[in-house]
Amino acid sequence: MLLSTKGDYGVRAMIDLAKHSGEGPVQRADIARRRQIPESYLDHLLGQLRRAGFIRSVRGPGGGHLLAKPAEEICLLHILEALEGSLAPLACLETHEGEAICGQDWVWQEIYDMMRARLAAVSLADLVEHERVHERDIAINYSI
Amino acid sequence: MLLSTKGDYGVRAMIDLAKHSGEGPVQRADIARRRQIPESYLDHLLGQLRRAGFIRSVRGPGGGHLLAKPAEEICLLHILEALEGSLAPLACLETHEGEAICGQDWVWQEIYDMMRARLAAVSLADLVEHERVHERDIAINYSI
DNA sequence: ACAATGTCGAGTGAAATAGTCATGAATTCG
DNA sequence: CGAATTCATGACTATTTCACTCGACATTGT
Repeated sequence: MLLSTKGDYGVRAMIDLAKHSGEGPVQRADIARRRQIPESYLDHLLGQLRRAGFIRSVRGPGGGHLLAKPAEEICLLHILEALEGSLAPLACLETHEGEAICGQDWVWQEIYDMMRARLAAVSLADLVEHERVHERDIAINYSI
Repeated sequence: MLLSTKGDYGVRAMIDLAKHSGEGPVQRADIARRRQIPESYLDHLLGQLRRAGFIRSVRGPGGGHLLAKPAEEICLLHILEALEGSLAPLACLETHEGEAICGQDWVWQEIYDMMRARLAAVSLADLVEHERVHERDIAINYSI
């Protein structure tokens, strides 16, 4: 598995913040409940996201978390790399050790490049929009 | 990391077998030495590759391992899936659990499809050919 | 027979994963 | 001010996966 729960949960949290942007700070407990993330674990992820500059946090009553930039300016690639570190599918693409003997590195380099390009082209706003469309689909199916 | 050492070592071993096909059985110790794989670990990988039908093995003196099919008919995708199980980059693409709440699954499904298509288009013979060209490059560089 | 080889499963140490928990810091409200 | 609320951080832990090792056994050529 390339992505651990960090990348999964972290992106869920970012989508949640984007969806509620403009409504003031969103609280940890609300994100955790809506996105089914263990609350005490979410703490760590929010910390990473804040240190990476994607969100800012407000303490005290009525506090919570906010996007630090517009959702259009945050891409999936950067969120995931902040949470997971490198997304390289094969060790030798990162370390450049064993490259000479690996034999399949050139194929994976192609795939890695393509993957990063695709992830860079998807913004947080796109993820929110996709979720909205999906919700609409479900509503339509129930109404039939 | 999507690929563990299993996928890396296993493909190295298959390339080695392909490169020495037509020379009789290739011994575990020779593969391990040439491809820098711990010999006792290689055991397990050869076992998996045999059970998956990619190689056959011969016991006794002069024994060793052979490709069970022409290198042109073995693709990288199948080797890797035999060694690693699914290559799904995200848990919900495999299990279909949490799909509804994941939010990024559609992007990764695209990437996964493209990845599998590319891996399916690379044969073991292609990997060997690529290695031969690379060796020639090195030789040329040294000779300059 | 015996030496060379492959086969198989049990076991192991280290690292990563996926959290929990306790304590503390900042802020608001009364 | 003091209490309540919320985030911040680091220490700790359980489980799983990874990357092997090892030993006993099976098969085959000489």
